[in-house]
Amino acid sequence: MEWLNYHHLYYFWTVAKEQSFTKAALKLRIAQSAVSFQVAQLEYFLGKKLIQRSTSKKLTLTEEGQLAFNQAEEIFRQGKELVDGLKEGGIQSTLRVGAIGSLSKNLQIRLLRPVIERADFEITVDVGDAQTLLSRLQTFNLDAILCDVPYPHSEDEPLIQREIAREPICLIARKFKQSIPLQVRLTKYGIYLPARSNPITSELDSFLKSQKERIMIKGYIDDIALLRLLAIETDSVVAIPRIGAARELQNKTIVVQHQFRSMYQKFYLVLRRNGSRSEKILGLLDQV
Amino acid sequence: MEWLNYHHLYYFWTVAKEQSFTKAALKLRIAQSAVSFQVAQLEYFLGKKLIQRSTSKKLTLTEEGQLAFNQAEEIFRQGKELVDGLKEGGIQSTLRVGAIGSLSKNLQIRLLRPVIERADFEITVDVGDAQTLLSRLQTFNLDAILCDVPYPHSEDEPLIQREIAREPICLIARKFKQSIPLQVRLTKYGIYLPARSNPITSELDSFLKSQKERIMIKGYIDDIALLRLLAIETDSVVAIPRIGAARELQNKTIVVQHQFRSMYQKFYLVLRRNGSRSEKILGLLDQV
DNA sequence: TAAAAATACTCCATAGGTATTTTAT
DNA sequence: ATAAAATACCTATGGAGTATTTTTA
Repeated sequence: MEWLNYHHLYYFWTVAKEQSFTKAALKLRIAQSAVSFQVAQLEYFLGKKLIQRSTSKKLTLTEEGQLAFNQAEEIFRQGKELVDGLKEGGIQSTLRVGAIGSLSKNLQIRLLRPVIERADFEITVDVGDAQTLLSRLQTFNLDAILCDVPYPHSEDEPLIQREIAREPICLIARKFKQSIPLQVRLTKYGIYLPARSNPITSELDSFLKSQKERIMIKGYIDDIALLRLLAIETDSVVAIPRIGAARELQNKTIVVQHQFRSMYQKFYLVLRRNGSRSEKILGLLDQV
Repeated sequence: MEWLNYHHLYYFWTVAKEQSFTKAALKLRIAQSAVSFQVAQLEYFLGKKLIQRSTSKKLTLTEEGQLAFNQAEEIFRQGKELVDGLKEGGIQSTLRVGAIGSLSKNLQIRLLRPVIERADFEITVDVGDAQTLLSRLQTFNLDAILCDVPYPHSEDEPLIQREIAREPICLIARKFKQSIPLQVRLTKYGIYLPARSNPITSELDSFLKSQKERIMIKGYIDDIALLRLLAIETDSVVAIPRIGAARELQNKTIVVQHQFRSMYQKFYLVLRRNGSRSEKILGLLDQV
């Protein structure tokens, strides 16, 4: 035998959970002797005792047993998920979303709230760069990608892109004791803008250049969370999609100095075009 | 049959990797017919075709096959890790560290650098609160916890605590064109301090009160990364362990205004006291 | 037509059952 | 004394082998 026998591991795992060979046998609907023997086989294979046997007392796991148990938990959780996801009529219980790093965690949660609130499955969010996330989406390792720039689109690619949110761009700033006009603030304290790669930024740039006064651009920040923080902690003005600082705007730590009428930060969801899973995902994300 | 047959899954996984039933059979050292039949069994159990068969061309996975393959990868990676970790003479290839949230990611990396640099195993770092991390340590779900406050210690507890780093507390601030004396800066721009729960903070508090001038405490921040950011982005002084802003001190974006001679931020590693794994871990972390 | 996968049939190793013994409280 | 796990021994099913057929590029 060269590799781990997962049936043996399954029996061990059940024994550990049931704290008894007999109960485990009952649950597995096989004879107690079988459980006893197969677990012994596993221990022999690994060369380590996993269970501290005891007749009347509750049995305990050895150190190695604990380690094995933790990993077995993970293995059989994964196995269950695999079956749930594929068996006729079943629904994958986990929705795996990827998000590019520049989106704040808060923002991700807010965008996905309608889905998160459904209690019948879990969501995982992995952060990474566009390149990696796209290839993971294509190999079914992710179900969707959340991003703030449109994905370069080609017809033959089996991916579709949906705009899921359109947030007005605001110029926000920390509240002062006595309010200052935006113009003064911009010239005196400058402004932080989103990353240059964001189409919004070039729009903002030309807007700022059209102003009479010379405005100091303090930096281009590729991270909405950081932009929000800068608005809270510095006196500068910050250009940010409204949702990115929703809480602070609510409790008035930060005030909107200007809201553009026709300048929006758009958020996109990239999905696979074909396949039954894609259809399920689309159904789920319809509410987003 | 009520639950997933992991042997079938293993064969399927091998076929997918080898892109061929025949090659898979060769690798598994069993007959081709067996592989074919067992994979068919799996497909029957799941009620879904997983592999798009083809004779001369390379075979492809169906959508469901892709999903199953991804999870199989994870399952067998875990299985291998389990065996590697337990088999006689083997070493667990992953060191699982927990870190309380207030430590910055950078800081964690710096503290663990001697271990990270060893190429023979991986490190995972999970962030969480002290409560959760401690219970995970006790059930062998983590190998060590990294924290910045001493863990309330009791003799019978099977945990030990080691001080792994002792970093001088500095008062740092953004570099100004013309340098300002610390006193002036403190009174004019105030100071940010670490969280109140940190023993350092009360020391600092009394130090600040002993000063002649009235000093404005701008906030208590339970996050070293955030403290670092505040030093970069505001004019205030920030009290921080030296290591927490090492890079900025290096490139002189930030300067040390004052370094206490006998005030240290201590960092601790909490470990299990007994067991062979604990000994291995201790050996590994000796360099830290 | 040739290479690869599926099918038919056979066989046996290992999982599982029954009965009993050992162990610890 | 009793409840739980281990052991001995037997049985049978599911997994693996050989030979052959089917498929498709």
